[in-house]
Formats: sequence, structure tokens, C-alpha cells
Amino acid sequence: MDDSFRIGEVAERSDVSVDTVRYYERRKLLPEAPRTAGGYRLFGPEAIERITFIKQAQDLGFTLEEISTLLSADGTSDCRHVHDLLDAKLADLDARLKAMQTFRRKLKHYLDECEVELKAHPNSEECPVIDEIAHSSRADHN
Amino acid sequence: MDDSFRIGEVAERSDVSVDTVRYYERRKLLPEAPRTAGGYRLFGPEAIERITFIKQAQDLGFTLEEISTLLSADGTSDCRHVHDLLDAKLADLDARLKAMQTFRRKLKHYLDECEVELKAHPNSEECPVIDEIAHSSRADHN
DNA sequence: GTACACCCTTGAGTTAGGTCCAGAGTCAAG
DNA sequence: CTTGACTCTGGACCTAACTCAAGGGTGTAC
Repeated sequence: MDDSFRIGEVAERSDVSVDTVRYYERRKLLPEAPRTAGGYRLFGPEAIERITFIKQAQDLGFTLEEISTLLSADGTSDCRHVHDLLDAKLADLDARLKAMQTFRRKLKHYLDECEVELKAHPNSEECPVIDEIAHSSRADHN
Repeated sequence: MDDSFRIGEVAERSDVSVDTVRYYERRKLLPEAPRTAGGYRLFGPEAIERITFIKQAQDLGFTLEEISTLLSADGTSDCRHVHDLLDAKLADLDARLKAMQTFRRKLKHYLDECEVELKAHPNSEECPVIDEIAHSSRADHN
């Protein structure tokens, strides 16, 4: 209920290590946390949400560098700048989504091949898919 | 028309460096290429397609390690094994796709906020979005 | 008042995925 | 038969994003 946490708790709640939290602070992904008399960092709950956001973005292939510009907009936080960044990120994301769907279809195709083969020769050692992957990128005309 | 290429050409055609090609060979992502009398590697066209496949998978967040098991299945290339690997990768991909779509919505929401603000105060310096991202993860109930 | 978990800083180490370099050989063209 | 572009190997180096270690302070619990 205190609404403020020490680094260990923040780390645990956002599922990263304390080292990572300090690292993010150094990288300016988090604002510098205020300190107790004894020198301990104190974080509010928004720190946890911010770390969660960072981790999400990171899982999707954004670098900390990119996330940093997105989050801080480096003092230049005028709306136009942020808008343009977001716009670029969205286009980026859409391209990735498309690539991903294409790749998904490719993998699915291989999976299906595999199942056919397993039905036909349940104990076969050699898998046709391996070869096909080696010659890949024509999963559709053949 | 010769249907066989030296490393430089393979590299160029698959848009990676020659160092990367050699690195992939060392990592067993490519089979060991046969050599000319003079010791030069010779690759067939399938090498190029294989590298392309690797790069695609990599862009989607797979590690070389994962790609390696997928491609080689380490001698254990029985169909069941390959099938299970593919199955896992597909589930993984689907999870990523979902996360990505969610995140996309989040970014889109911020973008919209930004546009509203720009319409309202075209020359405003402060952007509401920055703060909102800091407090993120409730982009929908507020 | 001391044990023990937790925190501090500085700085070095680690992993993945390359990239670069030196020193030397290959080979097609002129 | 020399030049220039390309290739070889082995090993060092690089960046991103942590992760660990040493040496020392903090704070609460018994």
C-alpha cells in the first residue's frame, strides 16, 4: 500500500533482474529514481509498467535504442516528433507482421508434409521436409 | 549457367558477407562445401536459398541455434522429431503474432492521441502520449 | 548489537552474431 | 610472369544487452 518499492521488488514484479533495472536506469529508459536517506532507490508503480512496456517492445524486435527514442524522445518531446516516430514504428510493425504470416504459412506447409509422411510410413527415418527446406522458397509451385 | 558459385558470389546473391557465409558453415547451418583443387569453396544454388531461409527466420526472432536444430535436426532427422519441432515453432509464431497485434493496437492508440493533440494545438511542445506511455498498459480503459 | 537479507558502485565478464585483420595462396587477364 | 581481384585460415575484435564480482553500506529481526 506504500506505493513505493525498492529495486528488488520492482525487479521481481516486472520479471527482470535488479541488474537489469539499474541498467535501464543508466540507459535512461527509466528516469533516475529518487533515493532514501541510506541511498536506496525508490520506485513508484509506473516504473513496473514502464519496464513491462520495454520488455514487450523488445520481444517484438525493437532495440533498447529504439525504445529509448520512443520513450524519451530526448527532450525533443514535441508532439510532431513523437507522432513521426510512432508512424514509422507502425509501418515497421506491419511489415514484420506480413513477413511473419508468410513464414507461418511456410512452416505450416512443412508441418503438413510431415504429417502425410508420418501417416504413410509411421516409422520412416528419413523426413522429406529437411530436404525441402534446404531447397526452400518454392513451397508453393511444387 | 555453371550452377556452382564461389563464396563471393553466394554472399552477394544472398545479401550477406563472405564472413557470414563461412561463419554459417562453421555453425553447421550450411553443409561443408566441397573445394576446388586450389582450396576454394564451391556452392550450389541451394546454398543461396538456404541462407535466405536462415535470414528470414532470423528476422522473425529465431536464433541461429533454433534454426540450426530445425535445419539439421542433428542426424536425428526422423520425421517425428522434425514434426514436433515445427509444431513448437508454429505455436511460438502464433503467440508472437498475437502479441504483435496487441502491441500494434497500443501504438496505434498513441498515434491517434498524437493526431488529436496536433489538430487541437498545432504548435504544442508537450505531447500527452509520452506521459501515457510511461503509465502505459491501460490504453483501453481510460 | 549482531546476523542476515538487501542495497550500493565500479568495473569486468558473457553470449550471440557477426566483422576484421594478417599473412599467404589462387587464378584470369594482359 | 606480374598484377589485381578473389580466396584461404586462425584468431582478435565488436556491439547489444545483459550479468557477475568485489568490497562495502543499510535495515530490520531476534
